[in-house]
Amino acid sequence: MEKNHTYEDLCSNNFAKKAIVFQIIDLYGNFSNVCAVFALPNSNMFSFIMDKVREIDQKWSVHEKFCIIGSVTDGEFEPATVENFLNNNNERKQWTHCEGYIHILKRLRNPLIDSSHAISMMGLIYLTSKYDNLNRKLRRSDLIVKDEMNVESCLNLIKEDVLQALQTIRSNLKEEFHDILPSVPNFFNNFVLSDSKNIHKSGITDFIMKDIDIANLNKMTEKQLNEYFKKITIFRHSPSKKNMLLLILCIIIYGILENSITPTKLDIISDQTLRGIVSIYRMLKRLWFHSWILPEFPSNDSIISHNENQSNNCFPFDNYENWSSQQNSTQDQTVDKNNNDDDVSDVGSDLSYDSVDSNITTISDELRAIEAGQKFFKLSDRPVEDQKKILTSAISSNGLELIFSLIQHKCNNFCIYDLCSILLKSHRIVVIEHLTDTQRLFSLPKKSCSKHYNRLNIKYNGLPRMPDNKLPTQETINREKVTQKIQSLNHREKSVSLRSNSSVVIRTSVDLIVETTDFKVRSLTDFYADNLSNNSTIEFPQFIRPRRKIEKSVVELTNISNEMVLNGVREDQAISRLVAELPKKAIIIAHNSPFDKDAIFKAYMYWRQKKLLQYNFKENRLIFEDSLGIIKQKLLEKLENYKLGTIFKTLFDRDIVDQHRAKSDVIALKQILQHPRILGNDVINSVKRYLSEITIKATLLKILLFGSHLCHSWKVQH
DNA sequence: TACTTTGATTCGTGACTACA
DNA sequence: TGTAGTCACGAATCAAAGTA
Repeated sequence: MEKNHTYEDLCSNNFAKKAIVFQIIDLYGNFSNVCAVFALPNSNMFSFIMDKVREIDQKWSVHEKFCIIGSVTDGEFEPATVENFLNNNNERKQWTHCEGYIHILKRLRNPLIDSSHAISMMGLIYLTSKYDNLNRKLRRSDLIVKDEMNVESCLNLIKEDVLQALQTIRSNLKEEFHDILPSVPNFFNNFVLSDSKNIHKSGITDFIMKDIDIANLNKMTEKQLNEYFKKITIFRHSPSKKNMLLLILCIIIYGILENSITPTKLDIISDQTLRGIVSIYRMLKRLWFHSWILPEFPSNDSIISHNENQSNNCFPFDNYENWSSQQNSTQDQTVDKNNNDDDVSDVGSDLSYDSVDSNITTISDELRAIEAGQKFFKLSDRPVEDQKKILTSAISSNGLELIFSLIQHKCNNFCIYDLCSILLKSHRIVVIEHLTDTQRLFSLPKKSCSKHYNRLNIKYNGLPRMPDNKLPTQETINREKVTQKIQSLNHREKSVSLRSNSSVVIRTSVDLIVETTDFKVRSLTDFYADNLSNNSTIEFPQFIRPRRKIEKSVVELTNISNEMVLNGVREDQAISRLVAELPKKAIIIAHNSPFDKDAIFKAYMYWRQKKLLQYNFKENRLIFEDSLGIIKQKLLEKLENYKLGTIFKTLFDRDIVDQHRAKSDVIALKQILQHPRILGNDVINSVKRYLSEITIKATLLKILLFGSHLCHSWKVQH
């Protein structure tokens, strides 16, 4: 027998290319011992598989009742090939290949919910065999894996706390699962998934099929690849009749929906997420009708206190009205607080809108409305085709996956079970009809919402910002006027930024760098700014004394130690001077400028709260532009990375002297920006022109989206 | 004609990468 | 260690093109 490969072997880039999972299932159906191995090496795949099969055989051979019934993958290779191989080698007479359950569920979701068939395990199998998409032409994505989310979802499902929680569920409604539940951990203990990074980085699968020209795949363009794949057809088998994974998933969902856990406040969830929940609910309701899994919708008298640890057979949907009203008042306070802020947060930020809460509802309300037929549809009232259409659009994307991904994004160290209980008990939902792209204001928020909200130019205050009735329609946009306006701006060659509601003409460019204590607090230790328009500078004779200690790693990186800054200028004084001396309207250029901007404003806000600042930023209109982006776009050659040091070295063939000192870095950046290989000699005008281009483009986009009323807020100064 | 397939578009995502 | 920006891509959707 060949060498036994380790997990690490299999994950290494030059070895494992795909995951393959064997299920070994007890023939008597006890499911008490399930073993899974994996890995699809890029060479001699089948001999490897057979090694593993033999290994498993040896391990379990004492139990005659065990046999290997097949494999589970995400569908990359032709199962018949495996089957033929096994049969030809007289190793196995029967082999069932199926896709991983996540993939199955993905494909099954809509048919499952839409189906008029009774839903049972057999029903599922029937559906999978009928579903056309299981037999289709090969797609490029079948070969090039982009399945991190799926892998992550699997990993979330096998968390121990999920399984432990599941075992605590007892109900006479699901007697038939009680024999299975205790064995679930055994199953998962032996279930190995390949590491997503290694799968991801493996690139094109070393596909063992005679008619695929593997050697040339890497050389093909995307277009050629697509053409090539069109010629190849793959066929997939239906899932195993004893698809444990699917079964367990359903058990998990059942557990999620049945049990209650102390509510915890989470952020609002989106329409997409709601639809995910609804899709699960619908699925379960159907399953319930067919006595397979038996959730119940709560009656009015089943209201329970969310402080009590309940374990009954009702959905605890009704117990958070109080919570909801409490949150309303809390929310209002938060909004007020935000509104009282001065306009520092507007500097460099985008448009903001009033919040609206007229369409806030709860999961409970939503589900009741669905139950009552007020939402979506009533089965009996509409023709089948209508039902299908409505359901498909209502469920929208990634219903189930959304729930899984919520775990990752919303909760650290959370299991699905906890999470969904909380979702059901303590969420408010902002329902935004999933209709058009312009109306879709936000979607699944991450644990930290700021990224998503910033992306979508939404000022986060806990609620969506644009009421539907205020959203301009396409008809309200006077394209001609907009075009004329932009042309006139271009003609004047002004650098106009519309990043805040009132636009400004920027006549000054400043190149600045800050050094800070760490990534989190970002207290200043060193500052230097060079006004590129008049060659004046802002610098301090010593370091700045930060409001916290410099982290060890930062000391090592910058060679600025805590001793060195001890006698420096106080940070509040430094900030006061910055505010006073920085131009009121300027383009600030810095390398990875969000960092510098954040550090300055963090310090500003800190000392403003302490009331130790003589000046404030209220009148300033500072637009931070990132030299990183400019250089990346304008540099003639591609670099391995775009760190300041790397760029400098590339252009000048030497290191920056005293790198990580603010003055040195600013001078270096200035030299870089003036280098002919990037922009030409006239850095200020070039940058201005560049900025002008991108802000105009961004502005046009916004106007097209939000309507011509923006034109009125343009106050171009001459 | 009735259907299936294809292409374009948009959103949301993870990975990656800058900064101290 | 936190944050924000870019990139590529999957899924959903719809309309146009293709096909029996």
